[in-house]
Amino acid sequence: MEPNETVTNAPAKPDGSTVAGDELPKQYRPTEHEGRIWARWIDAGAFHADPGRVLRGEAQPYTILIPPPNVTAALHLGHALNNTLQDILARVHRMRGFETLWMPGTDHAGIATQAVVEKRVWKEEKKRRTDFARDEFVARIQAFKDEYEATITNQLQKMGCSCDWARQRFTMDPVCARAVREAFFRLFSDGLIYRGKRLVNWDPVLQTAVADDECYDEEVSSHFYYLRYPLVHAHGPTTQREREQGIAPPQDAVPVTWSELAARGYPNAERHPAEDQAWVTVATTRPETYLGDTAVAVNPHDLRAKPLRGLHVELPLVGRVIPIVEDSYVVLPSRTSPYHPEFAPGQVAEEADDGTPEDPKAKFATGFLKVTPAHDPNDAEIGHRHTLAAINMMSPDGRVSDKHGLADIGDAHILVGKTMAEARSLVIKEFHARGLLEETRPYSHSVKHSDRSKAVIEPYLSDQWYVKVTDPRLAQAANEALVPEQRTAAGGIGMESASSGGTTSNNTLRFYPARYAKTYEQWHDNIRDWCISRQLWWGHRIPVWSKRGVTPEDKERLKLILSVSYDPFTDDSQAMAFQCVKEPQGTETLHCCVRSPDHREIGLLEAEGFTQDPDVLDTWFSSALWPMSTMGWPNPAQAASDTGDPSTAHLLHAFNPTSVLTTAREIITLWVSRMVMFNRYLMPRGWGNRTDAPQPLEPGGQGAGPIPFHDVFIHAVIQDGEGRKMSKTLGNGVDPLDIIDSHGADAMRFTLCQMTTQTQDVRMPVVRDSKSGKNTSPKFDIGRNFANKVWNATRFTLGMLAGHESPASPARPTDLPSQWMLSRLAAGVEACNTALAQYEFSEYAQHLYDLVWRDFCDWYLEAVKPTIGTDAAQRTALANILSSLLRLLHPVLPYMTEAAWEHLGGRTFGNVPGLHLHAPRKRGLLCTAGWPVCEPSLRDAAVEQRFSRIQSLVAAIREVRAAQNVPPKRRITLHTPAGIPAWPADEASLIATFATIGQTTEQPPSKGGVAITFEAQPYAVSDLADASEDAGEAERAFLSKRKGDLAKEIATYEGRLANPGYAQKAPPAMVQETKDKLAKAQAELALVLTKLEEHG
RNA sequence: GGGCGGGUAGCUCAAUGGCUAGAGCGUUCGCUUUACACGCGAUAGGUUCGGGGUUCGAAUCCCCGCCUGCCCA
Repeated sequence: MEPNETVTNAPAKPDGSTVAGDELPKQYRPTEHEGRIWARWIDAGAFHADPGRVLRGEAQPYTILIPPPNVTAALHLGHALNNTLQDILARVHRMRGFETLWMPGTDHAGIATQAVVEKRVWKEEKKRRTDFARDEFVARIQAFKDEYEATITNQLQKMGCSCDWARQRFTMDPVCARAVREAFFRLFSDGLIYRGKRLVNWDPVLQTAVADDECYDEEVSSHFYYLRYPLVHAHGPTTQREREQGIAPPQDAVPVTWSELAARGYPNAERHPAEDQAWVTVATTRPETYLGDTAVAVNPHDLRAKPLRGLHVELPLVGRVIPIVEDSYVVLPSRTSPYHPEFAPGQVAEEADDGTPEDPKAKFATGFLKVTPAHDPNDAEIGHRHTLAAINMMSPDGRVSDKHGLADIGDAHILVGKTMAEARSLVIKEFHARGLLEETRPYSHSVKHSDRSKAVIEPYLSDQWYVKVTDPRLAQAANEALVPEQRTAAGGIGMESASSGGTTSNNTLRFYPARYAKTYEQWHDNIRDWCISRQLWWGHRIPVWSKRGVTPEDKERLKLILSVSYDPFTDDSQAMAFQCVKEPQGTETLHCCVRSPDHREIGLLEAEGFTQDPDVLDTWFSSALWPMSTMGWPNPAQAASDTGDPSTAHLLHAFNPTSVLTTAREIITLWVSRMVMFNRYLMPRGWGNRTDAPQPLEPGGQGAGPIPFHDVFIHAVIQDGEGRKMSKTLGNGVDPLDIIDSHGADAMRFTLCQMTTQTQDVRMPVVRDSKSGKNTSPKFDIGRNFANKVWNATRFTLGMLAGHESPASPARPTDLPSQWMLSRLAAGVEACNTALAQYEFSEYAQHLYDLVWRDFCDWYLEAVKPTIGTDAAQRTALANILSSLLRLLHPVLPYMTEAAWEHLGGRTFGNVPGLHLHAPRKRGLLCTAGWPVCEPSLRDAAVEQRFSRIQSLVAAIREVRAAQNVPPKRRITLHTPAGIPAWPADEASLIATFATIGQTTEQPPSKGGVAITFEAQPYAVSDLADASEDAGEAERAFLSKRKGDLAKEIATYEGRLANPGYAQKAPPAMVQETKDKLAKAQAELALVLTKLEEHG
């Protein structure tokens, strides 16, 4: 494939010569490397996953599916975080030898994308969607999608994402479309997709139903209107089932008078003229919807409820007679309100004396609620409880209509054709004219608006397709996928136990952090059926052809036409599925789902007057299939031919179930849940034990199928410094490409990784760069500085090693620093492994930081400087340690480490026993090299103890040097106590190196010495300055500070030991430890005090 | 209304119930030490939100409250 392979694992110089360390620039400049490195990775096919290796048993699979970004916009910092984490996981596992597939792709994001394109077309051409043919407009969106898909792909690649780019998918491409079609067909056939009338969030501008997450609440100043509904007696059925026919016709409505109400015990009725018609007052913010009222509700605890029992009201103008129902949802009016049943005129308004906080609405409530089930979700609930009719009074464009369910409009026909806003004014005017408008009060409340059009959302009753996710084979199966220890509820008979031979591999779904399992579980416990219709043009068109008013003759004829090959109504055919829906009036509508877009039956159906549903599917429907569709379900062979890549045929088999899904928490309900439900329903049972690919018509697991992934990692959300979400509106977002430009991809990645703790939010202070005008954050300096540090450590190491290639025989270092560093390395590798296994990314970053910066750079490199030139074993150790560090760092700093590797990677210095570093698998690239494996023998507690003792003494000496302003280069004299074991020579020389000691002696200083205490022993330093200045001040400062620290320490220990319960109940070892520490501290304090006394 | 987080140094965050509560950035001081000033060495900085409780021992566990954020309804 790639003929001119010049670079294998040798330094990357065109002439093939060795690049010496000192030729590296002293700063790591990302722009000089990222492009080249990326090209090398891609040319080598380093990220291309081969299912064959998995199927032949040569490697274990590791799979990540990218949460497909919306093609609506460029990626933001949240995406950068999410994809950085995925890339770290992918790279780590690739290095560990897993055959790693990170499947990339994008999401068509139905409403979001269409809205953006509509806006753009309007801005540029002053044309609306409806000015185009459907196909024409969809083509426009397609072009937009191509543009943004390219943008997104570019962003991910710039970030260094090691996706298998040759396999990139799109939720609407032919491979994914086939999965959507098949999934819909199966669910439809099984009765899990049905047609239902429900209240939806209706956007009257886009004329589509929108999901809750496509809406926002906005505070709107509006009014409460107080409308009087006259009371009547009605005869005949008004609260029974006949309402299902839509309307309860007026039944001899006879006015109810105030005197009658008074007789029924209605409070304050006597204040009204006895023979006038009585009324009840409803308070509403949306008076125009009264055309759809089907009841007035009153709280059963309201004193007025009983006297009103059995009475009705007559809707003004409309003339509809509707019942009064009792429902405890109704808010009782505030005690201080004139609408309170016991309110007395002239009474002074009092504070509610019971101190219980009131529902703020109580101030505005009258105790009577108009019930409009077709236009309000709460009213719909009340309507459901009292079997009220739902009368729709609005057309899809948001105007009053008598053609969409409202049949008894009466004198209110003057409202027909008005917008809801116009209707509101008109209704108020008409009520006012009739003396039925009691009052108007200003009121501010939050109103749902559409994200896309900004229009006010109308709750709207409409025909929609639903997935019956409440079926146990979906929701319950999703909960049962959880690992047992993350289940909170034991309730219900599980599918696993119900289905014979349930495999335990089906309940291995595990959330990280574990608390999110609860969110997931509760979602399914309270789940509602899922509305999947969207009145859009951009998306997967619903594959249902329908005909209204189908007669028995039609059916017969259809049977005849379609029965060329089978009987569509009786045959268990796989090509079509039917649902027959009978409307209340008796009209039958026949819905036919056609399985394949190629079926000739479509032509026949259309010739019979069937038309395809104009709607498209909710975007999440196709997203829910992502683990399957991207790998070719239901027909991998066909997918292979679609993609032109034969290996596609084996993806599903080799890589599903996937390993981990990395995503944000709001996606748990929208996406994670649905993927689990669909995968378990549609993928065959026993999948994990299979040795063959699924067959196109193979039945699904019906809820007992496999899970789509084993782990779900929910990462934190990045907020700005004030704890606000980053958003375009606030202008506080940070563009990943800006950071890559200014700091480099690695710096961004490291910073994001280091921020990712297990909490739900993390903060990133955002500042505007005055020069570029772009948002950035000082946090990214951390990553940039770290990458630069590693670069320089490499640079230095290469300089040390230059010209010293060693023989390849294993060599165990004999020097203390190398033994110490190898021990630290082994501990670091283990810590990184543990952190990564738990998805604790900040831990991983922190361990790397400490290991590289603190241990390796601050101590190890400094320690070996004097000897590295002459000690071959030490050089071997250094080379191996650096190689290990670059490997450990690679997943988070891929570009920088690969660039450093170009200089180090191919050089041989011999191995270190116990440290296993496998060579790269592809073209000498670090990204395919082995993850470090350390044998336990590398750990050496005694060595670490020895070294840490040196570090402590060095710190004490440096403290004095700094306090004394000793020039850094000046070599001072260290006086060690006589009469105790002397420091071994190698340790003493390390101390000399770190603390810049000229000579070490057991003689006390003759003059100008500064006493220090170490391990309760008297040490001193001298020759701090040329002149024999008085060092007394420095010494006093040192000793005073020490005295304070020791006193505090001693107080702590004494307090602990003075507690009688401590000695009795605490572990003896701990008590002894405290005693030892106390003794040591006391001894040192005594020494300090003696020295201080010498100062007088 | 139900559920889930967070509150620790000026800022961003750590801390299996037990080490004098730690890092980074920022502060202050000193260093052009020949890998790195994107650096090196040192320094100050804390009522762990408040109040109770459990415990020999609480930042950590329990209860109450306050502040703050998110998800679901």
